[in-house]
Amino acid sequence: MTNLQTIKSSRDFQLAKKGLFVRSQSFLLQAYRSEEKLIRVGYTVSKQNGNAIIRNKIKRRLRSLAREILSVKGKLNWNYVIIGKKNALNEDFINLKQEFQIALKNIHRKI
RNA sequence: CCAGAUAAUUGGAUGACUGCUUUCUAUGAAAGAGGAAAGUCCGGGCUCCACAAGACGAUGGUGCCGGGUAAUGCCCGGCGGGGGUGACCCUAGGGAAAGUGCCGCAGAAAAUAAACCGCCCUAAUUGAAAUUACUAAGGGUAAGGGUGAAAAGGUGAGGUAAGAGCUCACCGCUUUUUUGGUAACAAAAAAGGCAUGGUAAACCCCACCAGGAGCAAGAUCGAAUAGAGUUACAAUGGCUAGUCUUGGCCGUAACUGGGUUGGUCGCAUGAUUUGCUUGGUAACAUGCAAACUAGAUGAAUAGUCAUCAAUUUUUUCUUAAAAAUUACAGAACCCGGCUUACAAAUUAUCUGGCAUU
RNA sequence: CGGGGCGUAGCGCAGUCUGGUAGCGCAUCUGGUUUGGGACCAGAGGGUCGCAAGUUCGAAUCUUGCCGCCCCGA
Repeated sequence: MTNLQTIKSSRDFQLAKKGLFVRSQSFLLQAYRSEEKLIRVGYTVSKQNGNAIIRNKIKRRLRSLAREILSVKGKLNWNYVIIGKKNALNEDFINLKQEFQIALKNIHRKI
Protein backbone atom coordinates (compact mmCIF):
# COMPACT_ATOMS: atom_id res chain seq x y z
CA MET A 1 0.00 0.00 0.00
CA THR A 2 2.89 2.34 0.67
CA ASN A 3 4.06 1.96 -2.89
CA LEU A 4 0.74 2.85 -4.51
CA GLN A 5 0.78 6.17 -6.40
CA THR A 6 -1.52 7.87 -8.85
CA ILE A 7 -0.62 8.73 -12.42
CA LYS A 8 -1.06 12.44 -13.08
CA SER A 9 0.59 13.52 -16.30
CA SER A 10 -1.12 12.99 -19.61
CA ARG A 11 2.13 11.63 -21.05
CA ASP A 12 1.87 8.50 -18.92
CA PHE A 13 -1.70 7.96 -20.07
CA GLN A 14 -0.56 8.18 -23.67
CA LEU A 15 2.08 5.52 -22.95
CA ALA A 16 -0.54 3.22 -21.46
CA LYS A 17 -2.53 3.38 -24.69
CA LYS A 18 0.33 1.62 -26.48
CA GLY A 19 0.83 -0.96 -23.72
CA LEU A 20 -1.00 -4.16 -22.78
CA PHE A 21 -4.77 -4.26 -22.82
CA VAL A 22 -7.48 -6.45 -21.23
CA ARG A 23 -11.23 -6.16 -21.62
CA SER A 24 -13.75 -6.94 -18.88
CA GLN A 25 -17.45 -6.40 -18.24
CA SER A 26 -17.31 -3.36 -16.01
CA PHE A 27 -13.89 -1.89 -16.85
CA LEU A 28 -10.93 -1.99 -19.22
CA LEU A 29 -7.38 -2.48 -17.93
CA GLN A 30 -4.23 -1.12 -19.50
CA ALA A 31 -0.70 -1.68 -18.25
CA TYR A 32 2.95 -1.06 -19.16
CA ARG A 33 6.36 -1.35 -17.51
CA SER A 34 8.40 1.55 -16.22
CA GLU A 35 11.79 1.94 -14.58
CA GLU A 36 10.70 3.25 -11.20
CA LYS A 37 10.18 0.79 -8.38
CA LEU A 38 6.57 1.80 -7.74
CA ILE A 39 3.06 0.62 -8.46
CA ARG A 40 1.24 3.48 -10.17
CA VAL A 41 -2.44 3.61 -11.02
CA GLY A 42 -4.51 5.97 -13.14
CA TYR A 43 -8.27 6.17 -13.52
CA THR A 44 -10.25 7.25 -16.59
CA VAL A 45 -14.01 7.64 -16.85
CA SER A 46 -15.27 9.22 -20.06
CA LYS A 47 -18.14 11.64 -20.51
CA GLN A 48 -20.33 9.04 -22.21
CA ASN A 49 -20.97 7.31 -18.87
CA GLY A 50 -23.02 10.14 -17.38
CA ASN A 51 -22.81 13.34 -15.41
CA ALA A 52 -20.19 14.32 -12.87
CA ILE A 53 -21.75 12.41 -9.98
CA ILE A 54 -21.89 9.09 -11.80
CA ARG A 55 -18.35 9.51 -13.08
CA ASN A 56 -17.11 10.37 -9.60
CA LYS A 57 -18.81 7.35 -8.08
CA ILE A 58 -17.35 4.97 -10.65
CA LYS A 59 -13.91 6.42 -10.01
CA ARG A 60 -14.27 5.96 -6.25
CA ARG A 61 -15.31 2.34 -6.55
CA LEU A 62 -12.38 1.68 -8.84
CA ARG A 63 -10.07 3.41 -6.41
CA SER A 64 -11.21 1.25 -3.51
CA LEU A 65 -10.78 -1.81 -5.72
CA ALA A 66 -7.21 -0.86 -6.50
CA ARG A 67 -6.49 -0.17 -2.85
CA GLU A 68 -7.66 -3.63 -1.77
CA ILE A 69 -6.26 -5.77 -4.56
CA LEU A 70 -3.56 -3.96 -6.45
CA SER A 71 -1.54 -3.17 -3.32
CA VAL A 72 -1.35 -6.90 -2.60
CA LYS A 73 -1.16 -8.51 -6.03
CA GLY A 74 0.23 -5.74 -8.21
CA LYS A 75 3.80 -5.99 -9.43
CA LEU A 76 6.52 -3.43 -8.93
CA ASN A 77 7.75 -1.44 -11.93
CA TRP A 78 4.27 -1.63 -13.44
CA ASN A 79 1.88 1.20 -14.30
CA TYR A 80 -1.83 0.44 -14.55
CA VAL A 81 -4.69 2.46 -16.08
CA ILE A 82 -8.29 1.48 -15.29
CA ILE A 83 -11.01 2.76 -17.64
CA GLY A 84 -14.45 2.65 -16.03
CA LYS A 85 -17.63 1.50 -17.77
CA LYS A 86 -21.27 1.82 -16.78
CA ASN A 87 -21.41 -1.61 -15.19
CA ALA A 88 -19.04 -0.53 -12.45
CA LEU A 89 -21.76 1.65 -10.96
CA ASN A 90 -24.32 -1.03 -10.08
CA GLU A 91 -22.33 -4.27 -9.99
CA ASP A 92 -21.85 -5.90 -6.55
CA PHE A 93 -18.50 -5.19 -5.01
CA ILE A 94 -17.68 -8.88 -4.52
CA ASN A 95 -18.16 -9.61 -8.23
CA LEU A 96 -16.01 -6.61 -9.06
CA LYS A 97 -13.20 -8.03 -6.94
CA GLN A 98 -13.32 -11.37 -8.78
CA GLU A 99 -13.36 -9.64 -12.15
CA PHE A 100 -10.39 -7.53 -11.25
CA GLN A 101 -8.32 -10.48 -10.04
CA ILE A 102 -8.98 -12.38 -13.27
CA ALA A 103 -8.08 -9.36 -15.33
CA LEU A 104 -4.84 -8.90 -13.42
CA LYS A 105 -3.84 -12.54 -14.00
CA ASN A 106 -4.55 -12.22 -17.71
CA ILE A 107 -2.54 -9.08 -18.14
CA HIS A 108 0.43 -10.48 -16.27
CA ARG A 109 0.40 -13.57 -18.47
CA LYS A 110 0.59 -11.54 -21.67
CA ILE A 111 4.30 -10.87 -21.48
C1' C B 1 -64.71 15.61 3.26
C1' C B 2 -63.44 17.03 -1.91
C1' A B 3 -61.15 20.53 -5.27
C1' G B 4 -57.83 24.52 -5.36
C1' A B 5 -54.58 29.33 -4.16
C1' U B 6 -50.38 31.44 -1.66
C1' A B 7 -46.11 31.40 1.58
C1' A B 8 -42.38 28.53 3.90
C1' U B 9 -39.48 24.18 5.45
C1' U B 10 -37.01 19.26 5.19
C1' G B 11 -33.96 16.88 1.35
C1' G B 12 -33.47 9.68 5.08
C1' A B 13 -31.27 8.36 10.57
C1' U B 14 -27.74 5.61 13.79
C1' G B 15 -23.56 2.42 14.48
C1' A B 16 -19.10 -0.84 13.25
C1' C B 17 -14.57 -1.99 10.36
C1' U B 18 -11.20 -0.28 6.41
C1' G B 19 -9.56 4.28 3.83
C1' C B 20 -9.00 9.84 1.67
C1' U B 21 -8.11 15.65 2.18
C1' U B 22 -6.91 19.78 5.41
C1' U B 23 -5.49 21.84 10.20
C1' C B 24 -3.43 21.30 15.08
C1' U B 25 -1.06 21.09 21.11
C1' A B 26 0.59 15.19 15.91
C1' U B 27 1.53 6.91 17.96
C1' G B 28 -3.85 11.08 18.56
C1' A B 29 -7.86 14.82 17.94
C1' A B 30 -11.09 18.10 15.11
C1' A B 31 -13.50 19.54 10.55
C1' G B 32 -14.97 17.90 5.60
C1' A B 33 -20.51 19.37 -0.77
C1' G B 34 -25.83 22.10 -2.17
C1' G B 35 -30.77 24.20 -2.34
C1' A B 36 -29.88 24.43 -6.39
C1' A B 37 -22.75 23.54 -5.58
C1' A B 38 -25.83 23.25 -12.14
C1' G B 39 -26.84 26.75 -16.50
C1' U B 40 -23.20 30.90 -16.86
C1' C B 41 -28.18 34.94 -17.92
C1' C B 42 -27.27 39.75 -15.02
C1' G B 43 -24.85 42.74 -10.93
C1' G B 44 -20.63 43.69 -7.65
C1' G B 45 -15.91 42.83 -4.79
C1' C B 46 -10.69 41.69 -6.09
C1' U B 47 -6.53 41.93 -9.89
C1' C B 48 -4.09 43.69 -14.12
C1' C B 49 -4.15 46.66 -18.74
C1' A B 50 3.70 51.05 -19.19
C1' C B 51 -3.05 52.88 -13.62
C1' A B 52 -2.15 60.07 -18.09
C1' A B 53 -6.09 64.04 -19.32
C1' G B 54 -10.15 65.63 -22.34
C1' A B 55 -13.72 65.21 -26.20
C1' C B 56 -16.60 62.34 -29.48
C1' G B 57 -19.72 59.30 -31.62
C1' A B 58 -20.51 54.13 -32.30
C1' U B 59 -22.25 49.66 -30.07
C1' G B 60 -25.03 47.17 -26.43
C1' G B 61 -28.60 47.34 -22.61
C1' U B 62 -32.72 49.26 -19.67
C1' G B 63 -37.75 51.66 -20.17
C1' C B 64 -45.43 53.00 -15.47
C1' C B 65 -44.42 55.35 -10.26
C1' G B 66 -42.08 55.29 -5.35
C1' G B 67 -38.71 52.79 -2.19
C1' G B 68 -34.59 49.01 -0.88
C1' U B 69 -29.48 47.80 -2.05
C1' A B 70 -22.37 47.84 -2.67
C1' A B 71 -24.94 47.26 -7.39
C1' U B 72 -28.48 45.22 -10.87
C1' G B 73 -32.11 43.77 -16.08
C1' C B 74 -33.00 41.79 -8.92
C1' C B 75 -36.41 42.50 -4.59
C1' C B 76 -40.63 45.13 -1.94
C1' G B 77 -45.03 48.34 -2.11
C1' G B 78 -48.44 50.83 -5.33
C1' C B 79 -50.89 52.28 -10.30
C1' G B 80 -52.81 50.94 -15.30
C1' G B 81 -54.20 46.63 -18.59
C1' G B 82 -55.73 41.28 -19.07
C1' G B 83 -57.56 36.35 -16.95
C1' G B 84 -60.32 33.51 -13.05
C1' U B 85 -67.08 32.08 -9.61
C1' G B 86 -63.16 33.10 -5.90
C1' A B 87 -58.52 32.90 -2.88
C1' C B 88 -55.31 34.84 -6.45
C1' C B 89 -52.37 34.93 -11.01
C1' C B 90 -50.03 37.16 -15.62
C1' U B 91 -48.07 41.75 -17.56
C1' A B 92 -40.48 44.49 -22.03
C1' G B 93 -46.21 48.95 -19.44
C1' G B 94 -42.06 55.80 -22.58
C1' G B 95 -43.10 58.25 -27.66
C1' A B 96 -47.45 56.55 -33.60
C1' A B 97 -50.49 65.10 -34.05
C1' A B 98 -40.35 64.40 -35.63
C1' G B 99 -39.91 61.42 -39.86
C1' U B 100 -39.63 56.73 -42.89
C1' G B 101 -41.43 51.79 -43.79
C1' C B 102 -45.09 47.67 -43.61
C1' C B 103 -50.51 46.03 -43.29
C1' G B 104 -50.30 39.24 -47.86
C1' C B 105 -55.31 37.06 -49.61
C1' A B 106 -60.13 39.10 -49.57
C1' G B 107 -62.55 43.74 -50.22
C1' A B 108 -65.19 49.52 -53.67
C1' A B 109 -61.58 51.35 -50.32
C1' A B 110 -55.97 49.45 -45.70
C1' A B 111 -55.04 55.77 -44.89
C1' U B 112 -54.08 63.45 -47.54
C1' A B 113 -59.78 58.15 -46.50
C1' A B 114 -63.11 55.92 -49.80
C1' A B 115 -69.10 55.34 -53.53
C1' C B 116 -69.01 48.33 -55.55
C1' C B 117 -74.13 46.77 -54.56
C1' G B 118 -77.83 49.59 -52.40
C1' C B 119 -81.03 54.04 -50.57
C1' C B 120 -82.76 59.08 -52.08
C1' C B 121 -83.44 63.56 -55.29
C1' U B 122 -83.41 66.05 -60.14
C1' A B 123 -84.76 66.45 -65.22
C1' A B 124 -85.38 63.23 -69.75
C1' U B 125 -87.35 58.86 -72.32
C1' U B 126 -90.38 54.36 -72.65
C1' G B 127 -94.44 51.81 -70.74
C1' A B 128 -98.69 52.58 -67.89
C1' A B 129 -102.13 49.68 -63.20
C1' A B 130 -100.04 56.82 -62.48
C1' U B 131 -98.29 58.64 -54.22
C1' U B 132 -95.93 53.25 -59.44
C1' A B 133 -92.07 50.39 -62.51
C1' C B 134 -87.72 50.11 -65.79
C1' U B 135 -83.34 52.28 -68.34
C1' A B 136 -79.28 55.71 -68.78
C1' A B 137 -77.09 60.59 -66.92
C1' G B 138 -75.94 64.21 -62.96
C1' G B 139 -75.90 64.87 -57.78
C1' G B 140 -76.73 63.63 -52.32
C1' U B 141 -75.64 59.79 -48.63
C1' A B 142 -72.20 56.43 -44.86
C1' A B 143 -77.96 54.08 -42.18
C1' G B 144 -78.12 48.56 -44.74
C1' G B 145 -75.17 44.43 -47.63
C1' G B 146 -70.59 42.03 -48.38
C1' U B 147 -64.65 41.49 -47.17
C1' G B 148 -61.24 41.42 -43.35
C1' A B 149 -57.54 40.86 -37.48
C1' A B 150 -58.75 45.99 -38.29
C1' A B 151 -63.44 50.12 -42.31
C1' A B 152 -62.65 56.94 -39.08
C1' G B 153 -66.72 56.83 -32.20
C1' G B 154 -70.92 52.89 -29.89
C1' U B 155 -76.37 52.19 -28.38
C1' G B 156 -81.20 54.44 -28.46
C1' A B 157 -84.41 58.52 -29.80
C1' G B 158 -85.36 62.80 -32.73
C1' G B 159 -84.58 64.60 -37.49
C1' U B 160 -84.41 64.05 -43.01
C1' A B 161 -85.98 63.30 -49.87
C1' A B 162 -82.64 59.45 -48.12
C1' G B 163 -79.05 60.04 -44.53
C1' A B 164 -75.28 61.92 -41.42
C1' G B 165 -72.65 64.26 -34.04
C1' C B 166 -76.98 67.20 -37.95
C1' U B 167 -79.37 67.48 -32.67
C1' C B 168 -80.28 65.18 -27.76
C1' A B 169 -79.55 61.25 -23.62
C1' C B 170 -76.08 57.56 -21.73
C1' C B 171 -71.16 55.44 -22.52
C1' G B 172 -66.25 56.22 -24.67
C1' C B 173 -62.58 60.01 -26.38
C1' U B 174 -59.83 64.88 -26.34
C1' U B 175 -58.76 69.54 -23.84
C1' U B 176 -59.04 72.55 -19.46
C1' U B 177 -59.90 73.16 -14.27
C1' U B 178 -60.57 71.41 -9.27
C1' U B 179 -59.92 67.71 -5.40
C1' G B 180 -57.05 63.37 -3.34
C1' G B 181 -52.10 61.21 -3.71
C1' U B 182 -44.61 62.20 -2.86
C1' A B 183 -45.72 60.12 -7.81
C1' A B 184 -47.68 56.78 -11.55
C1' C B 185 -52.73 57.70 -11.44
C1' A B 186 -57.88 58.12 -9.75
C1' A B 187 -62.49 60.90 -9.05
C1' A B 188 -65.59 65.09 -10.20
C1' A B 189 -67.05 69.36 -13.16
C1' A B 190 -67.03 72.23 -17.62
C1' A B 191 -66.13 72.67 -22.73
C1' G B 192 -65.38 70.46 -27.54
C1' G B 193 -68.65 67.75 -31.14
C1' C B 194 -65.02 63.22 -32.75
C1' A B 195 -60.02 65.31 -34.46
C1' U B 196 -55.33 60.89 -33.35
C1' G B 197 -56.49 53.16 -37.65
C1' G B 198 -52.68 49.28 -36.16
C1' U B 199 -47.47 48.05 -35.83
C1' A B 200 -41.61 50.80 -32.28
C1' A B 201 -39.93 42.25 -29.21
C1' A B 202 -39.88 47.35 -37.80
C1' C B 203 -36.13 51.43 -38.55
C1' C B 204 -36.23 55.29 -35.35
C1' C B 205 -36.84 59.54 -31.38
C1' C B 206 -36.36 60.64 -26.10
C1' A B 207 -34.38 59.61 -21.10
C1' C B 208 -30.92 56.82 -18.21
C1' C B 209 -26.65 53.21 -17.70
C1' A B 210 -21.91 50.86 -19.33
C1' G B 211 -13.60 51.77 -20.36
C1' G B 212 -11.57 46.56 -21.41
C1' A B 213 -10.11 41.80 -19.85
C1' G B 214 -10.47 38.12 -16.38
C1' C B 215 -7.89 34.01 -10.43
C1' A B 216 -5.24 30.07 -16.64
C1' A B 217 -6.40 37.73 -13.33
C1' G B 218 -1.90 38.74 -11.02
C1' A B 219 2.55 38.35 -7.56
C1' U B 220 6.81 35.61 -6.24
C1' C B 221 10.69 31.49 -5.78
C1' G B 222 13.33 27.87 -8.33
C1' A B 223 14.88 25.00 -12.62
C1' A B 224 16.26 25.23 -17.71
C1' U B 225 18.59 28.03 -21.15
C1' A B 226 19.55 31.31 -25.93
C1' G B 227 17.85 33.70 -27.54
C1' A B 228 18.29 32.69 -33.14
C1' G B 229 16.78 33.36 -38.33
C1' U B 230 13.84 35.82 -42.41
C1' U B 231 10.91 39.96 -44.21
C1' A B 232 8.91 45.00 -43.90
C1' C B 233 8.98 50.08 -42.09
C1' A B 234 12.87 52.93 -40.70
C1' A B 235 11.34 58.75 -36.18
C1' U B 236 7.76 61.16 -42.58
C1' G B 237 7.46 54.74 -38.14
C1' G B 238 5.05 52.15 -34.16
C1' C B 239 2.62 51.68 -29.14
C1' U B 240 -0.63 54.06 -25.52
C1' A B 241 -6.54 47.50 -25.37
C1' G B 242 -13.17 51.82 -29.68
C1' U B 243 -11.87 56.67 -32.38
C1' C B 244 -9.67 61.57 -32.26
C1' U B 245 -6.69 65.57 -29.90
C1' U B 246 -2.92 66.87 -26.40
C1' G B 247 0.76 64.61 -23.64
C1' G B 248 3.91 60.29 -22.74
C1' C B 249 6.93 55.91 -24.19
C1' C B 250 9.89 52.91 -27.66
C1' G B 251 13.27 50.70 -32.42
C1' U B 252 8.63 48.34 -33.83
C1' A B 253 5.58 44.75 -36.34
C1' A B 254 4.77 40.03 -38.81
C1' C B 255 6.42 35.07 -39.78
C1' U B 256 9.59 30.50 -38.94
C1' G B 257 11.67 26.94 -35.70
C1' G B 258 13.18 25.79 -30.37
C1' G B 259 12.64 25.61 -24.76
C1' U B 260 9.51 25.78 -20.25
C1' U B 261 4.81 24.44 -18.86
C1' G B 262 7.13 22.91 -11.37
C1' G B 263 6.33 25.04 -6.12
C1' U B 264 4.28 29.02 -2.95
C1' C B 265 1.02 33.18 -2.33
C1' G B 266 -3.66 34.95 -4.25
C1' C B 267 -7.28 31.15 -0.95
C1' A B 268 -11.24 31.31 3.13
C1' U B 269 -13.04 36.90 9.14
C1' G B 270 -16.86 37.81 5.15
C1' A B 271 -21.76 43.54 1.82
C1' U B 272 -20.41 36.17 6.93
C1' U B 273 -23.87 32.97 9.99
C1' U B 274 -27.33 32.50 14.24
C1' G B 275 -30.41 34.79 18.08
C1' C B 276 -32.66 39.12 20.17
C1' U B 277 -34.05 44.58 20.17
C1' U B 278 -35.71 49.03 17.60
C1' G B 279 -37.67 51.52 12.97
C1' G B 280 -40.51 50.36 8.52
C1' U B 281 -46.99 47.88 5.40
C1' A B 282 -42.70 45.32 3.17
C1' A B 283 -37.98 44.62 0.71
C1' C B 284 -34.49 46.12 4.23
C1' A B 285 -31.76 48.95 7.81
C1' U B 286 -29.71 50.23 12.97
C1' G B 287 -27.80 48.27 17.58
C1' C B 288 -26.25 44.22 20.97
C1' A B 289 -24.53 39.23 21.94
C1' A B 290 -22.49 34.64 20.40
C1' A B 291 -20.02 31.58 16.62
C1' C B 292 -15.77 30.37 13.00
C1' U B 293 -18.50 26.63 9.34
C1' A B 294 -14.66 22.57 2.96
C1' G B 295 -10.24 24.42 0.60
C1' A B 296 -9.03 20.00 -3.44
C1' U B 297 -5.67 20.66 -8.24
C1' G B 298 -5.75 13.40 -12.99
C1' A B 299 -8.88 17.14 -8.37
C1' A B 300 -10.43 14.61 -1.06
C1' U B 301 -15.52 14.25 1.40
C1' A B 302 -15.55 7.22 0.26
C1' G B 303 -16.09 1.38 0.26
C1' U B 304 -18.49 -2.76 2.68
C1' C B 305 -21.93 -4.47 6.37
C1' A B 306 -25.92 -4.17 10.15
C1' U B 307 -30.43 -1.96 12.33
C1' C B 308 -34.38 1.46 11.82
C1' A B 309 -37.72 4.97 8.83
C1' A B 310 -40.71 6.12 4.32
C1' U B 311 -42.87 4.58 -0.44
C1' U B 312 -44.25 0.88 -4.13
C1' U B 313 -45.18 -4.17 -5.72
C1' U B 314 -46.26 -9.37 -4.69
C1' U B 315 -48.19 -13.15 -1.23
C1' U B 316 -51.91 -13.23 2.72
C1' C B 317 -58.36 -13.65 6.32
C1' U B 318 -56.34 -9.14 9.67
C1' U B 319 -51.60 -9.41 11.98
C1' A B 320 -47.42 -10.15 9.08
C1' A B 321 -43.46 -11.74 5.43
C1' A B 322 -40.34 -11.01 1.04
C1' A B 323 -38.29 -7.99 -2.77
C1' A B 324 -37.24 -3.37 -4.91
C1' U B 325 -36.68 1.85 -4.49
C1' U B 326 -35.14 6.49 -1.45
C1' A B 327 -35.25 12.51 -6.13
C1' C B 328 -32.36 16.39 -8.73
C1' A B 329 -27.58 16.43 -8.41
C1' G B 330 -20.69 17.23 -6.74
C1' A B 331 -17.42 23.19 -4.30
C1' A B 332 -12.72 24.93 -7.94
C1' C B 333 -11.43 33.16 -6.26
C1' C B 334 -15.72 35.00 -3.34
C1' C B 335 -20.56 37.21 -2.69
C1' G B 336 -26.03 39.25 -4.28
C1' G B 337 -29.85 37.79 -7.65
C1' C B 338 -32.26 35.24 -11.95
C1' U B 339 -33.28 30.71 -14.67
C1' U B 340 -33.65 25.52 -14.97
C1' A B 341 -33.92 20.17 -12.51
C1' C B 342 -36.20 17.75 -8.20
C1' A B 343 -38.68 11.24 -5.25
C1' A B 344 -41.27 11.97 -1.00
C1' A B 345 -43.01 14.52 3.25
C1' U B 346 -44.55 18.54 6.57
C1' U B 347 -46.54 23.36 8.40
C1' A B 348 -49.45 27.95 8.24
C1' U B 349 -53.14 31.18 6.11
C1' C B 350 -57.00 31.67 2.61
C1' U B 351 -60.92 30.43 -1.44
C1' G B 352 -64.99 27.51 -3.80
C1' G B 353 -68.31 23.28 -3.35
C1' C B 354 -70.94 19.34 -0.62
C1' A B 355 -72.78 17.24 4.05
C1' U B 356 -74.14 17.82 9.29
C1' U B 357 -75.33 20.91 13.60
C1' C C 1 -13.31 31.24 -17.62
C1' G C 2 -14.46 33.69 -22.25
C1' G C 3 -16.16 33.76 -27.51
C1' G C 4 -18.65 31.84 -31.96
C1' G C 5 -21.79 28.65 -34.98
C1' C C 6 -25.60 24.98 -36.07
C1' G C 7 -30.64 22.38 -35.31
C1' U C 8 -36.09 22.63 -41.56
C1' A C 9 -38.61 15.60 -45.42
C1' G C 10 -34.67 9.20 -44.78
C1' C C 11 -29.61 12.23 -46.11
C1' G C 12 -27.24 17.04 -47.66
C1' C C 13 -28.89 22.07 -47.87
C1' A C 14 -32.10 26.94 -49.36
C1' G C 15 -35.85 30.05 -47.12
C1' U C 16 -34.90 33.62 -41.35
C1' C C 17 -31.72 39.84 -42.43
C1' U C 18 -37.01 42.39 -44.99
C1' G C 19 -43.29 38.09 -40.71
C1' G C 20 -48.48 36.05 -44.73
C1' U C 21 -47.24 30.33 -50.44
C1' A C 22 -42.43 25.71 -46.60
C1' G C 23 -38.80 24.68 -51.34
C1' C C 24 -34.14 22.32 -54.14
C1' G C 25 -30.94 17.96 -55.11
C1' C C 26 -30.21 12.74 -53.95
C1' A C 27 -33.14 8.72 -52.08
C1' U C 28 -38.48 6.20 -51.90
C1' C C 29 -43.10 4.80 -54.65
C1' U C 30 -46.11 4.60 -59.39
C1' G C 31 -46.31 4.79 -64.70
C1' G C 32 -43.69 5.18 -69.47
C1' U C 33 -39.37 3.85 -72.45
C1' U C 34 -36.12 -1.27 -73.10
C1' U C 35 -36.11 -8.27 -74.79
C1' G C 36 -34.47 -7.12 -69.45
C1' G C 37 -31.54 -3.72 -66.23
C1' G C 38 -29.20 1.09 -65.81
C1' A C 39 -29.67 6.00 -67.50
C1' C C 40 -33.73 9.13 -69.15
C1' C C 41 -39.02 11.20 -69.17
C1' A C 42 -43.74 12.16 -66.43
C1' G C 43 -46.23 12.13 -61.80
C1' A C 44 -46.98 11.17 -56.46
C1' G C 45 -46.06 10.65 -51.23
C1' G C 46 -43.21 12.19 -47.11
C1' G C 47 -42.54 18.16 -42.38
C1' U C 48 -44.58 18.83 -34.07
C1' C C 49 -39.35 23.90 -39.08
C1' G C 50 -35.03 21.24 -31.61
C1' C C 51 -38.66 22.47 -27.05
C1' A C 52 -41.67 26.15 -24.23
C1' A C 53 -43.66 31.01 -23.39
C1' G C 54 -44.47 36.00 -25.30
C1' U C 55 -45.15 40.24 -29.15
C1' U C 56 -48.45 40.41 -33.52
C1' C C 57 -54.60 39.87 -36.95
C1' G C 58 -50.83 36.19 -38.30
C1' A C 59 -44.23 33.39 -36.25
C1' A C 60 -39.74 28.45 -39.55
C1' U C 61 -38.70 33.97 -39.52
C1' C C 62 -39.02 38.85 -34.16
C1' U C 63 -37.99 38.60 -28.43
C1' U C 64 -36.94 35.73 -23.97
C1' G C 65 -35.80 31.14 -21.42
C1' C C 66 -34.36 26.03 -21.89
C1' C C 67 -32.31 21.25 -24.69
C1' G C 68 -28.71 18.90 -27.84
C1' C C 69 -24.33 19.01 -31.05
C1' C C 70 -19.80 21.24 -32.98
C1' C C 71 -15.64 24.67 -33.14
C1' C C 72 -12.07 28.39 -31.25
C1' G C 73 -8.99 31.20 -27.45
C1' A C 74 -6.55 31.62 -22.53
